[in-house]
Amino acid sequence: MPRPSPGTPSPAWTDPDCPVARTLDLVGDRWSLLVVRDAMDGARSFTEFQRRTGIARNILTDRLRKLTAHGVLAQQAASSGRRLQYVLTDAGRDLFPVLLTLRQWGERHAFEPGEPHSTLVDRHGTRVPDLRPTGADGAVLDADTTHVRKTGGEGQR
Amino acid sequence: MPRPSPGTPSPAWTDPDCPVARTLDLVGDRWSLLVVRDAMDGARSFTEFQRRTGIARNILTDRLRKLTAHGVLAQQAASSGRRLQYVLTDAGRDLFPVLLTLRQWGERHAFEPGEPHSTLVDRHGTRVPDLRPTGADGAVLDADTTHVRKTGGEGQR
DNA sequence: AGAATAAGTAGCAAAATGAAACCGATGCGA
DNA sequence: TCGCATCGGTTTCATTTTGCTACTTATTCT
Repeated sequence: MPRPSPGTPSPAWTDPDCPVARTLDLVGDRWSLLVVRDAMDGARSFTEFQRRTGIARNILTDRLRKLTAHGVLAQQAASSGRRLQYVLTDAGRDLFPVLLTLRQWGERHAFEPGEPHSTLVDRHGTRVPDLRPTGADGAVLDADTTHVRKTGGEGQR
Repeated sequence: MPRPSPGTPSPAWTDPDCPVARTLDLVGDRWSLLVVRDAMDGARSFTEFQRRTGIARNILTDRLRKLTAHGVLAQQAASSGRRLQYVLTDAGRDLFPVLLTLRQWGERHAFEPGEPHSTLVDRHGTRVPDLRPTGADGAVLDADTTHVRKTGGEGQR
C-alpha cells in the first residue's frame, strides 16, 4: 500500500505553506465535512451517508473516495459478512475540534435568537461548553492577539 | 437595508437544524475561510485579498459580497480619504476558533513529518497550543464521548 | 428462486469557477 | 493640470464541478 498520510492533491496545494489552506484543500468543499460529521454520528454505509446528507450519489462516491485517499476515512469489511463500510481513521476522528468549532459558531451566528437547533452533548447529556483558544499562559487568544509566523525555507529561527 | 444578521441563503439551508451545516452554507466554500484568514492577518482591500489568496477577481467580488451579506465582513470607509475597506465584524472575528482548529489539524495531518509550515504565535512569539475540547467536568471530549441531540420542533425536553 | 436493497455508474444539463480583457473612478507625480 | 498608474470591480467566455435521473451489478432477504 502507498502512504495514505497527507496525499497530495492533483495539481498542487492552493497555498503550500499554510496549514489552513492545506486543510481546506483536503476537506474544505461543500460536502466533505458533513460526511465526516455523519461518520462521527454513526454513519458507515454509502446509503446511510447519502440519506443523511442528501448529497448526489455520484458526488458522494467521489467524496468518499477522496476522503479515503486523504486518510480521513478507511474502508473496512464489516464483521459478519456485510458489505464494506467507511470508518473514520485517527486523522478523521481528529477533525472533531474542527466540527465542534463550526458547530459552535453556527449556534452563535447562524440562528435567530430563539430558533431551535440540534446540540452536541456529552455522555451525561450535558451540553458541550464553548471551545476557547487560550495561550500557554491561560490568556484567551483571538485574531488580535496572535499572528502568523511565516516559515523561512530553513528551520525556524 | 434588510437584516444583515444570519442572512438566509437563496433556496434554503442544506440542513436547517444542524449548526455545522448552516456554518458551511455560509462560509464553507473553497475561498471564504481563506479570505477570513487573511482579514485576520491584516488584509483590508480588494487588491490585498486578491494578492494573498490568488483567487480570481470575479469570484473574490462575489465572496466579499456574500461574506458582507452574511455579517462576517463589513465595508468601512477608511480614515484618511482612502477607498473603502473590508473589516471583520464580531461574527467574523468569532471565526477565529474555526480557523485555529483547521490550522492545527493541517499541521498534524497535512504535512510530512519534517516539512516546514507557517505557525500561529501569540504576542510573545510563543506557539499557540493545541485546542482541546473538554466537557464541563474537564474531561477531554471527542466523537466517541459525545453525540448530537436533535431538536424536536418544540422546546427541548 | 425471485424480489428488494446496496453501492455505484453513465449521461447530460445547470451552476460555479477561472482567466483575461475591459472600464470608470481615484490618486499622484511632474 | 495633464497623464499615467492603481484600485475595485465587471464582462465575456471556456472549463470544471454539481446535481438529477436513469441504469447496472452484486448482495441480501424471504
